[in-house]
Amino acid sequence: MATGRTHRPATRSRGIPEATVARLPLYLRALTALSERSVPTVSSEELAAAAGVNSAKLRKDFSYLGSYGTRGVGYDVEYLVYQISRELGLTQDWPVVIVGIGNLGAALANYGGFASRGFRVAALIDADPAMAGKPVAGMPVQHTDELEKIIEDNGVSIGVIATPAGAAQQVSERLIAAGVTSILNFAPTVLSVPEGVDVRKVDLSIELQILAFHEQRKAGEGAAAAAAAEASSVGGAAPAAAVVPPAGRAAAVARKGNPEGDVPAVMPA
Amino acid sequence: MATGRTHRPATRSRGIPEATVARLPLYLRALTALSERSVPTVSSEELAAAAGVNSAKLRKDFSYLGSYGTRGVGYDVEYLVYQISRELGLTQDWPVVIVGIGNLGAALANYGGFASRGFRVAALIDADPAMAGKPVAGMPVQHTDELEKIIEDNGVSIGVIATPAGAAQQVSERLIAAGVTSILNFAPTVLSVPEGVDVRKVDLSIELQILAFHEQRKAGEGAAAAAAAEASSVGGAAPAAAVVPPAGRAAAVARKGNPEGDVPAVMPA
DNA sequence: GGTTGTGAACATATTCACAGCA
DNA sequence: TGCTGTGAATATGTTCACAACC
Repeated sequence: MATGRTHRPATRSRGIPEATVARLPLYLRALTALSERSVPTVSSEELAAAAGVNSAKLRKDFSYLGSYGTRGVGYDVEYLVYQISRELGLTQDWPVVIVGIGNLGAALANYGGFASRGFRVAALIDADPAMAGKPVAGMPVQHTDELEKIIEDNGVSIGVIATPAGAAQQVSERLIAAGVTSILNFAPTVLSVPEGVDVRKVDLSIELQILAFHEQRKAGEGAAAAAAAEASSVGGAAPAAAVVPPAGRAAAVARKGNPEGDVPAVMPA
Repeated sequence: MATGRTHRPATRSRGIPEATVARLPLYLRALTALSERSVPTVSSEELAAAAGVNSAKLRKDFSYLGSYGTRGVGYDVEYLVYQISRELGLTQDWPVVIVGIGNLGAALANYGGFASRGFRVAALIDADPAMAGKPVAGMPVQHTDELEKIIEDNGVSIGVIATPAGAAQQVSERLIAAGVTSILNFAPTVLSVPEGVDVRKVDLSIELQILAFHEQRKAGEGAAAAAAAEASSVGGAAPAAAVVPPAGRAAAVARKGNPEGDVPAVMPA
């Protein structure tokens, strides 16, 4: 997941578990594809496969929404599309603003899936006066000075932040002061926001780091060692990066303990 | 969060819980900032605040890595930076390829945080022959034909897919066949990959939909109704979208049951 | 005194397995 | 017979609260 919630304790929204909410869009996408192929019904098994989850989980998820299936038959595709859309609040459309029209902001503005499903880009906002008026994705970029007015005039409640990290907190404060209550943050910073404001973050480098962690493990496992314990089912000191996969310096430091300094030339700042 | 794992059942990697792994990059970022300000030590309380989590969670997370703190004092910043970097596999650098150099791919190629922390963009690959040779982020785009050669020559094990949805599955297959074992997928599709390959996905529209869900709830709560049960602590039918927030059609359909058709004009396909 | 590290309690999420129904 | 819906079992994650230690 390249995703994550910030603040907001775990409110278990309206009886539907967060984990379920996070999967509803997945189901919706799979159902939409079926709908386009005019498939009338699906079983939990088929739909689960299309969404990349297992069928028990899917059925449990749907059970939180109500009893929308038919035993022995499956789910009516159109009906489910509607129910999930409604549950997600996509039966109305949400104006959003994108703040920070750099490479990423422009990419977001051009992203089709954005507009297609209940969301409408109401404005593109950037702090650079040179950007003002320039068309991006067929829409003129507006200057940050206009931010409050834009939010209010359009009734925007969802803001997307694609600014550099340094600007993000301040932008979020202005958005929130103007009435935004949900933020999708692409800037690599922790935003601190008042209670009642939802923040979700998308962070490239975090995702890559998580992948690197798993890569490292794979490398450590496979190669160069039936040596260390694989027998010790869990818990014992596990093989660190016994062998380095593509090319690079191995880190052969002892784990656990090692209380003394050691601290070798640390990473890129 | 904009993220999510696909496939790979929850392997609880090397004794460190997934949830903890997903937070390590957050801690690392906060620590790096402290390190740059030459702060020598932090308490769990301070660091937790900087990372946007609570201190108990942070201490528990660190306890999986070992005992790297000093009671009554806190954690040595440099030492922790090193330990976490090592744990995440960032003490070596990982060549990555980006496939699909459209708006998003270009944005990723230009993204600084990419290169800065253990990752190196080894190549930009696109299927459009017209793109070939064009410089993006100071690097010539290469044609898809070269994909296998590039992966092998550079020992790439991490691939980033930023192609349209339709191309993603096929690209992932070629990447995997050539030796990639971790994929960061920006295309809005479920990739199906063999066991042993990690996929993480970043999906804009999923994140927005999750935000919309919570927005809808907020709207339904506040306005126009002490009407429905707020007293019924949990479980009972809860207020649906009683009132629509910015502007839009309300969906006043009965929940739970409603076995008969109904299916009104469904969403944008 | 102050802060870590961690068992135990609690909360959430996933999976199993089967009763109930079309 | 086939598939949903769901309790019960299990697994994972979070929080509490305090003993251990500097």
